[in-house]
Amino acid sequence: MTFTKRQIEIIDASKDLIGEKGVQNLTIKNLAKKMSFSEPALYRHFKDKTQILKGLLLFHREAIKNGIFKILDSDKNALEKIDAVLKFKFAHVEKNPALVMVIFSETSFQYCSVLSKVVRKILDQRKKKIISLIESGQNEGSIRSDINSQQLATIVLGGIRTTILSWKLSGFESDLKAEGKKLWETLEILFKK
Amino acid sequence: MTFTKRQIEIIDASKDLIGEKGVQNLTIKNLAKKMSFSEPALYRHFKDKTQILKGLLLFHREAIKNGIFKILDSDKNALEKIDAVLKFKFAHVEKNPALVMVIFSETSFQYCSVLSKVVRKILDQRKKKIISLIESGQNEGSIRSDINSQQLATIVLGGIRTTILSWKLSGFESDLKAEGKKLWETLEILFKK
DNA sequence: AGCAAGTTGGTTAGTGTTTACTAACTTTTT
DNA sequence: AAAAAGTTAGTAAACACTAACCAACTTGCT
Repeated sequence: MTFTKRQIEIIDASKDLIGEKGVQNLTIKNLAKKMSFSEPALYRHFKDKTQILKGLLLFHREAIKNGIFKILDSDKNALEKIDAVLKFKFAHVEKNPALVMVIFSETSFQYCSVLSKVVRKILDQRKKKIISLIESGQNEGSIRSDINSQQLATIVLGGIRTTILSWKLSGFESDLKAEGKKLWETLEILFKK
Repeated sequence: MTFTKRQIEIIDASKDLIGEKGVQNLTIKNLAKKMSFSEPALYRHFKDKTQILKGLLLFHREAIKNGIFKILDSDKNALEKIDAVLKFKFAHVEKNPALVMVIFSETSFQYCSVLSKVVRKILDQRKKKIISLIESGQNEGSIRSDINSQQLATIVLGGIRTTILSWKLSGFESDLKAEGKKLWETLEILFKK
């Protein structure tokens, strides 16, 4: 999936609108205003509103995917990789606070089968990656093997989610990176053999 | 906060509507249809739609609170209490799948200051309860003390949230209680001294 | 090179639907 | 008699989206 310049501009503006006041703030009217052109102009670039949201999801998945891929491809051990993934994730979210709204939007999109499929796929792939990462850690002996990888993945994903949620509820005031570091230190102690 | 019979009926119908197709399925029209009376009749019982949602949140918080309170007040040790809390929570959610939508609605309600305040308060109190529970476990020696209670609470809450989310994304098909049990077994191993 | 034709990306003006909510009246209960 | 709880009929605003038109490029042909 590739996007034109204008499409990326629109995706960016959408991200900002959602970041300001949630998903329901993303209306064609607001979007046109933010882009400072008329509403029908948007329809030259996206078939409908759903496609804009889909674009937003896919565009950022791509960005995150690339970052994570580099980490997984490095020659660190599994524990170090998990650390790096957490750091990357929290840094990315901190740079794009608006994204948090989208991350937490499983329910908002549920009614729309197109979007809920996309969200589900993203979450699924993420979970699979964490699981395989943990498994390789168990194989190389850096992660305890008395708990299965699926369960440990639940703990990792849950920790990330709760940390980001707290940050959001604090009005983005708390120090996300610092909280992320604390989370990592906890996971490290819990996961080590 | 007390509710009349009719108010509770309306809250219940709202819960069902949200459970079926998400928060945006809760419209005055749908609600009136489900209650089989006219739209204006609703306004005899609630000032506006926001008050209905607020009622929904408060009503179920009360129900959950009472259940949790009994557990906390029992003479089990802290680890056993956490187990009981998880069991209660998952059972309640399984009985009221519609509630999941509301639980995950921090973002949906963000734009509305009345509702976001209520949600924030609920999440905050829940976290505080878990923290104090873990601390008492650390004091009595059943829970490891090398990680602070706040961090362990993040792990517990994250685990619960992720487990429920997976269940939701499976279309409520997976066995939530079984998943909850697995989560508890994991937490028990991780938390024990 | 010059120019007609088509494509791209913008405009104004408007449509039909859905939304939460209200006015005014009637029925039922107390 | 009055209060509580329902009705019909309607409103204004917001919503996603469209029709019809226009200007500026790009393209292909002579």
